[in-house]
Amino acid sequence: MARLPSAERRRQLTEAAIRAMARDGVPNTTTRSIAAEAGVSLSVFHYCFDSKQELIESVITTITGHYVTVVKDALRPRATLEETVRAGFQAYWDHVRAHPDEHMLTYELTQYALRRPGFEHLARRQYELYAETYADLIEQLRQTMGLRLHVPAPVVARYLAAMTDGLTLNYLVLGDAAAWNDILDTVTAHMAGLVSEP
Amino acid sequence: MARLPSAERRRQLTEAAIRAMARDGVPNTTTRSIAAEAGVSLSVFHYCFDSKQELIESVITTITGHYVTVVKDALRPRATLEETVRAGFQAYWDHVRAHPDEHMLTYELTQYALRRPGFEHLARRQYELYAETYADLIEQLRQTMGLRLHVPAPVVARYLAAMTDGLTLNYLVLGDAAAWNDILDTVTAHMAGLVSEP
DNA sequence: GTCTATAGGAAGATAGAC
DNA sequence: GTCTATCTTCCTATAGAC
Repeated sequence: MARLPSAERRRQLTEAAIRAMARDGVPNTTTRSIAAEAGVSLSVFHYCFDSKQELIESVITTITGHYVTVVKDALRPRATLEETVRAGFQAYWDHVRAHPDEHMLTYELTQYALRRPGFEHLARRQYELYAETYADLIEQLRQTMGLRLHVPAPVVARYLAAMTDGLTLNYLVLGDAAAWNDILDTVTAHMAGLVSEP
Repeated sequence: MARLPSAERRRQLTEAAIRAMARDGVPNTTTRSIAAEAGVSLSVFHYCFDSKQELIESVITTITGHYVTVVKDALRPRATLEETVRAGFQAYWDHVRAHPDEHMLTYELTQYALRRPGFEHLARRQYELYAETYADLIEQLRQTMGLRLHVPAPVVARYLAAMTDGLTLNYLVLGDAAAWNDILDTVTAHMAGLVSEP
């Protein structure tokens, strides 16, 4: 095996862990399976990370970063307010459908963190970032389109984040039932109503 | 130890497992800890259940039953439509605040089931029941209060279920931030808008 | 139906050669 | 920095006495 600097190996192992966990689930992913996925021996794993928990910390921060980037890109401002909401939600939704396992993983990691003493802050940070991402979008719309809210922006941001989260989980569990397109239409119209003037 | 019929022991062990899992998390709960929580030896566990998976199947169906009962009671019809939505959501929310660990457990069990081959149907059934619970409420309101929807009832039901689910998870992760009451007010108003005539 | 004792295996982490 | 081999611990599940 090539001899790489530790930082690079850590990156490789983190990405391998994300693939393995998305495929097999967090509890089923062992340090051995991660090392195998990365194509290195178990000892290399422990050379780069003191413990499995240290790796998982790296996984959570990395995947949360991925996720926020995806959402930020999907929800970028467009020509009109309605178009922003409709196209943004559609783009986000296309990503969920294309990568369901990765999205499932974000939920698993949240719960892993909440159940591991000393890791709760990682779960909280994850959900704070979701809300902040929506808050940024709202602020952009406020400035560029003169959006006015009848509810404080942080309230709307957290609500939209929670709603998106719930819809995503619902889809991941129940799958693409016949009614799903109707639900998305309803949600989109609903969201548009929430961020536009009454 | 008293000699009890198997069915009764199974009930005791299932309840003990729910307590242990709500306290320690699903992956941290072992057959040993469940037996200890129930006050019996490990062999009694394996006398009543062939395997840990068989117990978890019992846990999922039991806790989903609990949960649906809670939601159904919270969301029962009241004098007016607005009161039904407001009081119903408030009652549900009081339960979440009073028993956060149990609610957290429902999410963990969903993911456990989705990751265990042959158990996916338990997760789906869980979420189908959530949607059915809302559908029943809508049907009741339609009959007793002449409610009319501008969107098909199953669509609204699934949407409300997903929204409640997302808000609950958001609360469980981020806790009772100062803004939470405002969010609930927004949600309540929003829900009322969704089920009333335009 | 319940117990003590243990088989059998898999996981996280380490030792020491190269 | 990477490897093979191993230690230690903890789990699920079973055997067999009472």
